[in-house]
Amino acid sequence: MAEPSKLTLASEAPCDVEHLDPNATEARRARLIPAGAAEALAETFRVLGDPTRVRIIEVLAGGELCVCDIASLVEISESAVSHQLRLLRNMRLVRARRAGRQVYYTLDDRHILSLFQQGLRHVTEERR
Amino acid sequence: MAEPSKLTLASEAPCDVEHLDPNATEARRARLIPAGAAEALAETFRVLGDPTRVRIIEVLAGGELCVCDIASLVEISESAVSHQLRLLRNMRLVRARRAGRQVYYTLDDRHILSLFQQGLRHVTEERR
DNA sequence: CTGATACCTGAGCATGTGTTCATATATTCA
DNA sequence: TGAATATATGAACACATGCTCAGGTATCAG
Repeated sequence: MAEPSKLTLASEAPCDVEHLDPNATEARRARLIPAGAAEALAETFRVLGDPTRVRIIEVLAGGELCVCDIASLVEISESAVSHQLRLLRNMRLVRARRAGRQVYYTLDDRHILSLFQQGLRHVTEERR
Repeated sequence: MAEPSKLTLASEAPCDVEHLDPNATEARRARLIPAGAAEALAETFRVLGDPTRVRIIEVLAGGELCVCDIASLVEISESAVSHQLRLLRNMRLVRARRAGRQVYYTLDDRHILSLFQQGLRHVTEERR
């Protein structure tokens, strides 16, 4: 059966020319992060890769808020907020608590907040 | 001409019910990160929000590499790598150096690498 | 020059994403 | 119960994204 992909780079043989080090690429192959880790890492960053979600996380960093307050602060429709909150909920980044008619959301992942803060430092530092 | 958006939530008045603190939302409005910062932050994270780019950054973390080596290590076509490298170049995350026929790429942003590493710690820690 | 190698780039395409709109569910109050 | 409020959800749409494919540029060898 034919291969599904034409990527023949499987074993080695990158270019025909000698590189920095003949077997440097081979040595690097061993030091790659485990399979799936790159995907998980990308997925984590992807959550923060949207301005609306960034803002939601930002306002929630100040503490618990109900949906309409989030919508008001982020200046986006409540429906859009609700959709994003579901995404964040499914990824276990926020937690919901019902209190009467409102539902209050809280950050539920200390990792995301520190990533957020470090990213913020870098962004504000860069545009000096 | 009419407003493009029907978002009337401009001033305040989130819900009709009293919140945790009557003027808490108003107080939070002042502490929001500057306009545009959320966008810049999201854009930064968005770059890391793709497995291919994560892998490219990963292999480049080990030092300078030519395009075909990157393609070989990341196991993706050279064309796809080239496209991603252009993106990373435009965002000033990598730098290119021509040496004969090959072009060697290096990481050109200390921020992205530390974000990458912190994200990696969190991901590997989470799936213990 | 010609050919070969290494990389770049535009077009096209399939897939993913974020929003709106309409509607559904849940809770409270009268 | 019925109306009003707060949130959730599905469908649809516009748009972005990442890849492949087919060429294009740049460099070097002969």
